[in-house]
Amino acid sequence: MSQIAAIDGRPLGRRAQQTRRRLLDATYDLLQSHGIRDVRVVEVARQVGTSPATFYQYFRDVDEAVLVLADEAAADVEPIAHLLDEPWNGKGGLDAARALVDGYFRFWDDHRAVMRVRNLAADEGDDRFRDVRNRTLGQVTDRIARSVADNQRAGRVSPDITPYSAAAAMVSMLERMASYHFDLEPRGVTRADLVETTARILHHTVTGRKP
Amino acid sequence: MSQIAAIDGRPLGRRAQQTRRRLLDATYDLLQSHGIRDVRVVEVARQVGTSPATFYQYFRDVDEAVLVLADEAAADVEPIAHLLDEPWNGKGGLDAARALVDGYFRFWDDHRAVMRVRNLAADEGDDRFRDVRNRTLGQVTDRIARSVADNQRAGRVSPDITPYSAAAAMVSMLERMASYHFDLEPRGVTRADLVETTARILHHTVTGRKP
DNA sequence: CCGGGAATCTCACGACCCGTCAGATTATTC
DNA sequence: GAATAATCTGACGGGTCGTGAGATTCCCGG
Repeated sequence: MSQIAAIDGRPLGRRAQQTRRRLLDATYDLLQSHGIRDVRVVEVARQVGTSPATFYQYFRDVDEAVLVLADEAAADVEPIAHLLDEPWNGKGGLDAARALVDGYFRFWDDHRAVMRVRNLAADEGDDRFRDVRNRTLGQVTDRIARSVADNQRAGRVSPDITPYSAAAAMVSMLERMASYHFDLEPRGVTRADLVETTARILHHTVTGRKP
Repeated sequence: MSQIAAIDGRPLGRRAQQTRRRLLDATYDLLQSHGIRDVRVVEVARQVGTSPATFYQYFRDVDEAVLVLADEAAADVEPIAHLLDEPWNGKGGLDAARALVDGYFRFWDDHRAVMRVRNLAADEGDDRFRDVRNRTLGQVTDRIARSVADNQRAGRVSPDITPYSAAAAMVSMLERMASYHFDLEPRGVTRADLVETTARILHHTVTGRKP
């Protein structure tokens, strides 16, 4: 993955690594304040106190910088995904579902601007972004699919459901809710309600149980 | 809504309306082939065989043209939303859910590129796009919320669920699944599976029944 | 502590798109 | 078919893009 090297392949010394990191951070900042379409290489450079030409030493374009940020973000999903490693039996199951939903919301709160670009680019067919998305979401999707399959074998989940499809549906729900809960909240729903309800839907879809 | 007028407010004659329509269609086409970030006003104009200055007579920028397209697309959701007007009892309920999911997928297949921009812009805080999204999704969300509330009163849906949150979760699931099913299909899930599974999750969340 | 080679940064440039006029072209009216 | 209104466009200043050649900074051996 993001092997630390300049665009021409040369490995980076200490100074260069610092510059690259500052460029990444500036990209992140500008992404949050302006939308992706208004992030200018010139301004990223300006913010770092360097010149555009420097930017192009490390990244082919703005997207490539965002790709690195998306790749870094993927790591933050790991602890969330591990909430699915234990079966969701009994009372603890619903708690785990709540923690997962809440964790997912937090993850998006931290990486919202980057995730948006990742999803846009992936949806528009950019394979680099598809890969990083698959790698990120896969951590959750695969585990949900496995749990659904387990519960299906135990007769709790309908055999007419496809485990992987259900997992994709749940991740879709999570992603979109996490992405847009702050558009809902001003309209009279609290975050707590959103988390609780989403967690219950998730819990039931995965386990087939009523808590 | 999209009152047909030029940027300076003057109403449009026949020729002007044609030009505007051709510009909208060209915008739609370019949106599909290139991503939003590569849609150049120059090229929209070129495709219509006119000059950039003409484009700016009708739209302040590319976004505004896409906004009109998103507004037009909203109408196509109406028949889908009406599938929620009858309560989802018995066997017909699951069929209605299937039709809704399938309809939603088709809707996205027709308007994918426009919907992507709508969601991006809305997520990035653009109020015009938020409005059109709320107007579009609201048709479905409000009806789902009402159904959930009905079934909740009848004791089939847990009182710990907030109807509006559940509706938002279901619409989120639908949107994202519709938006990215074609990224899943190459990975070994058929569209039929996705529709069936999504429909069952939707059906259960709305009605609280096992079909 | 200093010179020299490697690493890193920047200046300056041609190409292109943006958005806006004033003026040219086309349609409509009488 | 002439006058008037509606519509379109040429041309321009201002900005970003991405690049290569050259300037600057770093760092090591002596």
